[in-house]
Amino acid sequence: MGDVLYETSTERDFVYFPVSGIVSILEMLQDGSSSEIALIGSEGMVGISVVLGGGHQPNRAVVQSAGTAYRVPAPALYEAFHRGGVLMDAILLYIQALYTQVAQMAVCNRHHNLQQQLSRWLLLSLDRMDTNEIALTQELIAGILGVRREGITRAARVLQDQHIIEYRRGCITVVDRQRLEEVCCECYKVVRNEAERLSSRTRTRGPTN
Amino acid sequence: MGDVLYETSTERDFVYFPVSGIVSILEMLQDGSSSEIALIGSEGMVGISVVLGGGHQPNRAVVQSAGTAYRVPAPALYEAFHRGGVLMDAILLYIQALYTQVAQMAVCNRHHNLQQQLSRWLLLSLDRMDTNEIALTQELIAGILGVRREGITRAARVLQDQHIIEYRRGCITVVDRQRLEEVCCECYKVVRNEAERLSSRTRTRGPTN
DNA sequence: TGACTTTTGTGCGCGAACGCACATACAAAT
DNA sequence: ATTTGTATGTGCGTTCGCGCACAAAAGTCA
Repeated sequence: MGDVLYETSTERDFVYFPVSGIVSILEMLQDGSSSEIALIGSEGMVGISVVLGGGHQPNRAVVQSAGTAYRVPAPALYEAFHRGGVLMDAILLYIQALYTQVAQMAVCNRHHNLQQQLSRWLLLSLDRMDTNEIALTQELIAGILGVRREGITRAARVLQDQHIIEYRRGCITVVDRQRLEEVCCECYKVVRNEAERLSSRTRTRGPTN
Repeated sequence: MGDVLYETSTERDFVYFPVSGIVSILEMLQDGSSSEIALIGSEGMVGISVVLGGGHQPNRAVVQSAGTAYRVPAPALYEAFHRGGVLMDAILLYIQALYTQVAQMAVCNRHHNLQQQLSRWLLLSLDRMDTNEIALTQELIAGILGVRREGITRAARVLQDQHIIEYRRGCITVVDRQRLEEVCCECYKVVRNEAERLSSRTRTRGPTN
């Protein structure tokens, strides 16, 4: 956990297909601050710039929750992608889902408050895990979201007082997921619905269409 | 100007390749507020979901500055893209550039103030125009950026007092572009440099590579 | 058990942007 | 030239998150 898979502007030698765990994509600023722009779990891949052809990207990929992943050498995936067919179609659809996630982050960052954003982040994380426990300190969560630690403390407190989450040092447990969705902004559902819509396209389309 | 090319969640029947003018991609929220997530000019295309395969996207494409564009029927572009070769490579690289732009918007929305964001938006717009005049009211700019009109008024005032821009009703003129870049946050340059890097890859690579 | 480190809690002033109200200024049309 | 509609200026209270300081609690290890 905390491993950096990709550093800003270094070549992507491998592409990762997570089986479990979560990878955070963080956009970095010169002053050291950052914001998460996407969460990637088993539904996706880390390293789209390999198939897009750009070689690298100005962001950082960090393991947020430990897990396993297939690690494919970049040239191999590049070749496979360019042979077309189902793999290419699936990856292209995933890129659209990722794009939607990043776009929604941008609006969410502007219009919604910290508590809503924390809720959104918890839900997106939960969808990519097999437990309802998130083992990160508030300090780390703050770093991921690009806010201060105290802000997370206060937002988490409110959620706990409402019996939606419970937490102790370094671990948040979601105890009422439904209410969490209710207090969350719409951004979570936009991202999730679009991801579902797109992934169902993969399943329902044959290799030639 | 102000024409809506795509509405949220409607099928993309055409793909647009602007020759002049600017198209804004706006992410909409239920309460009617929105944020621009990307600006597209002659360097790009409007309607990536056609090649990515998703059919539509949960956002809106609006003409920000009138101009001309090639309008290609979606199935035709889909076919051409899937034949591979230079066109596919170029579009994939463009998608990466667009992705970078959206990602940077997300960080910028969180960490930078209104004046910096207005500066960034002016610069990104200027790069896609052949004049240094932007013919939009502050009200419209506010709507695009997803902030209040008064905020734009005050930020624009500061820039004018520094003799970086001049404006009158419905028209902003950039008179000192260099200083505008200086007062702007790094986000502009990250987006522009990445776009340049990627587009130079298109030019320097042959059809078989 | 006691000392130490890390994590979380909280108080307070600051600054930025919101939200509203209303004043002023501009430009086109009659 | 006056009217009218639209665009811009500005004042003020509110909210939200930052930034700092420090307190309290929870683990960890000797």
